[in-house]
Amino acid sequence: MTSPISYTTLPSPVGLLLLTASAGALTGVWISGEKHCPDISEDWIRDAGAFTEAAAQLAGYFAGTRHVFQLPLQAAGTAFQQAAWTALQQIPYGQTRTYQQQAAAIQRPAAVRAIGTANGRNPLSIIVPCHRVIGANGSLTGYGGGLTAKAWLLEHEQKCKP
Amino acid sequence: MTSPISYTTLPSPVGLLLLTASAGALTGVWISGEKHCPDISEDWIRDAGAFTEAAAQLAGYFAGTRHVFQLPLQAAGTAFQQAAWTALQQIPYGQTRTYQQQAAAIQRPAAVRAIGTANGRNPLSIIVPCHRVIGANGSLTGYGGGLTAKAWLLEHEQKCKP
DNA sequence: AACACCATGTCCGAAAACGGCCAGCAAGTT
DNA sequence: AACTTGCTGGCCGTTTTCGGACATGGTGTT
Repeated sequence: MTSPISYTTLPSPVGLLLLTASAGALTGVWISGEKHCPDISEDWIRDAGAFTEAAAQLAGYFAGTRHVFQLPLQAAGTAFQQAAWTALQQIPYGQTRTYQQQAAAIQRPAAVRAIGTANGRNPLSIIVPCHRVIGANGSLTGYGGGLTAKAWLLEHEQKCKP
Repeated sequence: MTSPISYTTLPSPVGLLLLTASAGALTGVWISGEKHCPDISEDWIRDAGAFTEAAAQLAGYFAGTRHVFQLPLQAAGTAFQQAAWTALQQIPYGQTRTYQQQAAAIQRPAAVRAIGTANGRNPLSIIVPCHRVIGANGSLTGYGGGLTAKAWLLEHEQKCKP
């Protein structure tokens, strides 16, 4: 028996967001239409009240005032994915890294391509900034939520950089 | 491990000159602001003492007394460029050739245009007289250091011709 | 256990673009 | 008719750009 899953949706400049939480921790943030975005299950409980803090911080991010998220997170994934996502959180607001650099950061310099797929599975869009990773030649290469969204986020951070 | 590069700068009637040398040979003379003039690198060593002879001969040239340079030279370039630059050194002081004639001189009569770009890459301005090559119709056509400089040099040589 | 996916990066060869040109031709001036 | 101007196309080595072929390491699927 696991603890119940609550969810809510939230409009944003990059599209509707789907948020999920469990046991008091945020477990997912997807841009609607995103590649691996789960379908809303019958078992889930719509509960906007459980997301007031997350919603506030996201609002701050989109307003350009908040540059760091401070929330209890709980991302499910393999050991490699955990490592990859942890590395993502080290990338400061407004900066970018290449897949190569991220791979090196977790001591797997050759696992460049695996990093790409791991980032694609990141369940916490925006909060865990997988959008700050781009190709070695400067191209955006890809994003679960669509390249338009990725470009928007990067440009937004550029404009609101401290 | 290559031998270190020393450099110095030198005022002249056509603008500030940048001189470089390596292994006892002059490797570059550029008019400041010239098209392919390299930036001064951190690795280079400023050493005016290494250029006393070159500076003296250049002074003589600008004074109108020296018509031939006698210095150890070392110009880096492709085989074609080497050939082109060697041909340049055959052009006597105070005379001019057309790009066409220069191309013919190295047995590539059709490579007229390539000669133009090769001359543009000549790293030894003034010493290797790429300024003595002009268009078939008598126009100056072009010069890395600016057409004004080219005109000045040609006129200067005309005045001080033996 | 084998296999096919990929939000990559590097390398190498081919193709195209770029010049410090020149001759030929077409119009416009004397 | 001669003499300008201006454009056009071909010339050739170098540089830049582009595209395809690999190697790569986890995942999810068979």
